[in-house]
Amino acid sequence: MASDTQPTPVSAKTPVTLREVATLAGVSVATASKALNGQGRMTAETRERIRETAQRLGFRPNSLAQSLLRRRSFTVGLLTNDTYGRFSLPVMSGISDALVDKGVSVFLCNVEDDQRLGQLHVDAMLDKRVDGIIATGKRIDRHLPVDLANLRIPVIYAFTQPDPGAIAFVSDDAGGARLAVEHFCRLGRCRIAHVTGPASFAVVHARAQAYRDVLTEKGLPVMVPLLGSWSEAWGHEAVKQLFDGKLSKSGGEKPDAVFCGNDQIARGVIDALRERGLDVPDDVGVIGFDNWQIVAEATRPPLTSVDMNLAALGREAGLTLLSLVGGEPAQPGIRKLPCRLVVRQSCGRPPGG
Amino acid sequence: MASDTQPTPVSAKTPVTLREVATLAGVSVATASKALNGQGRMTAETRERIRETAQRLGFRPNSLAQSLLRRRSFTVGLLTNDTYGRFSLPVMSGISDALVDKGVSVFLCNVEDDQRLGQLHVDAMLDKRVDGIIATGKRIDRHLPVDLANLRIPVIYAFTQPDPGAIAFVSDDAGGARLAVEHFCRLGRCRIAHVTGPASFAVVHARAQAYRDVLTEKGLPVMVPLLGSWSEAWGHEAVKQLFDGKLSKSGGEKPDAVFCGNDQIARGVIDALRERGLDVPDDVGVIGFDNWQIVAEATRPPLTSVDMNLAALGREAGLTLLSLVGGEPAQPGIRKLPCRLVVRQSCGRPPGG
DNA sequence: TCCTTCTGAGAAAACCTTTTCCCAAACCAC
DNA sequence: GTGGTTTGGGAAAAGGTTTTCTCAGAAGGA
Repeated sequence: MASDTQPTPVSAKTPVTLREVATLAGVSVATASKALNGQGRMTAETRERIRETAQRLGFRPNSLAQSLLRRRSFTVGLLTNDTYGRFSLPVMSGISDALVDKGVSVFLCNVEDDQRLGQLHVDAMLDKRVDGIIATGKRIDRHLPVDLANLRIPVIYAFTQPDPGAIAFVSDDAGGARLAVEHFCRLGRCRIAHVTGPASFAVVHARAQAYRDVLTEKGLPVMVPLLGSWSEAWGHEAVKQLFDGKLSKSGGEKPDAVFCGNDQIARGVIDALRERGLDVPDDVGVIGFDNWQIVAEATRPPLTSVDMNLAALGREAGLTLLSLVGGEPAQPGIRKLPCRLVVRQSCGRPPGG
Repeated sequence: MASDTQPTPVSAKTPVTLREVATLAGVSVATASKALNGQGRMTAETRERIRETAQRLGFRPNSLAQSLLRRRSFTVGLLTNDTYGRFSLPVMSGISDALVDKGVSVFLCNVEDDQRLGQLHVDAMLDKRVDGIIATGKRIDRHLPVDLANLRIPVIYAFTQPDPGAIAFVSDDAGGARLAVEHFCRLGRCRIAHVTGPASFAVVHARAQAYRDVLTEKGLPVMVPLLGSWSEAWGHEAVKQLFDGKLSKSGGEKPDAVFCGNDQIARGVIDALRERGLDVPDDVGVIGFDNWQIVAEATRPPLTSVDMNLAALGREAGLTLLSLVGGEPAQPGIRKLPCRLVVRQSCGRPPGG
């Protein structure tokens, strides 16, 4: 039993409609609608009576009916192929953050890498009259297995390969790499190696080029980036290659810093260095990429890493989609969002510090 | 330009309506509707003509209109507080798998641990007339910050604390623990330790009790479970406690197996054992929990771990929700779904094998 | 008193589909 | 030819809301 000091919203089996509110308030549905939406003209008394009645009955307008009429469903679709994604999940989270306050709900569709599944989801969303679609994925240089090119609703790409002429948000990988390498330089490291993933990833080249650029600008020696897999095991193997003198003839030229293409490689590198008796960060500094918190904080010492700000990226994507839905124009093109360096202990401190 | 050997679905600015199809086919909307839905009676020729017209125009019925009429939106809400969740993500994936083929789309709502946000999302979903709601989370013994008790639509709980009298699916943690400990027994290990998370987690007690039960049944010595945090660091620390003789007086009584409460602890344990010169699995076997693939496969050797089958759990939850929506009755209560042991190399092989 | 101008509120159309009921024509048997 | 049945298809209501148009009555001015 509800206390009767409070208005008790009747928990009816079936939702309260505007018609019921109108009847109880002794007005027409038209007037009721206008009263609740602050439209139309009526005495303050009438408006208040209707409001009160609606409140008492716990009236909430049926979104389906509204959407049908307004041709706007306050719903967007989020397409991804990153099922267990540590990349697309922060993106999603950012999107959701940006939209929930505006009353927009998000359909999450995992399309794996399956064309049929993709079409199924897109059709379902179109049928449900989503206001727009955001496509996201697990890497920046692969297209989702769906064709979003000629939809009649706005589409935004976030952390996935866009269609030409579309609007996309991606991380600035080159900028992120610069952040890491420049940080090493500032700390006085001068023999900086780069251990990263397979050549099939565009980001590998972007980051490696930035690595080379920074070192060249500073007049420091450029070592050839070691390409492998995105795994701890490759981190171990790379340390072997770097420190077993196969690459550098003279013993003195071993690296004093390693910039890694992701946090798992960095983890492998750190473990391998420790096993060789090399101290991190005193002998060798290490910086990772992705700032995958659970990995970065578990390494010993905790890993300095480049964060791609994926949540912010998602937020931007969400807001931009909304403005597009609202009819505002937007320049097509790829917008690169800056990364940031999260400094922990694996990179060392400045000489004076 | 589309080839003209194929029917070219006109990419109109505005969606094609049934009325347009009807007009073009020279019939009424009623007849058109019946033709496309296989209802009503008409000549085969008429039906075919209408179908063809619809096909040619690329007609797809407006889900909003259908939902409004049918009082069924083919939409469900998924509530979670596991933003970066490695638990709720597999669950979601299972749910989505189960529902996509039935044309059901899923609203993903991350409510963090915020009541206001939770209410916001629930209200939005209710307004949008979802057919049902699934609640999931990051742990089994915490309730989401929302009240789903007296909704007028079905609610299912999956991997989160249910309201009393509700339907819930959770993992059988005790069963999973048994799997691990019994596996050790089968391999001939007889001094099995248990290193797990904090006492504030219900699963810690469930698994510890199962651990004790199995050992008691087998007549093996029960060591007091070591409770700590869910971290690698605790794995290291626990090895120190186990092998520095503080617990067992005689040197011979050191464990030959460690059953860990999650994979991160197991990772820490394995690393710590190796650093002590103990071989895994020859000297000490290790089994983890969660089967978090990216961790389990990166440990050296790869980690045997208990998998909670979360995707299957999600699938069950999705299917059950659907049958509830369809009006079929279901027993309230908590259903525990079995775990499975994923054997890799950290636990050793049978003596004869 | 008559005409105009507000004012408050209702009727109805619109959004799009489904479904029930109904009707006219055709067909059949007698 | 008549009464009954089948057949093919349409009209209209329903679902819940918003918005435009309309209208009756009151107020104001002459």
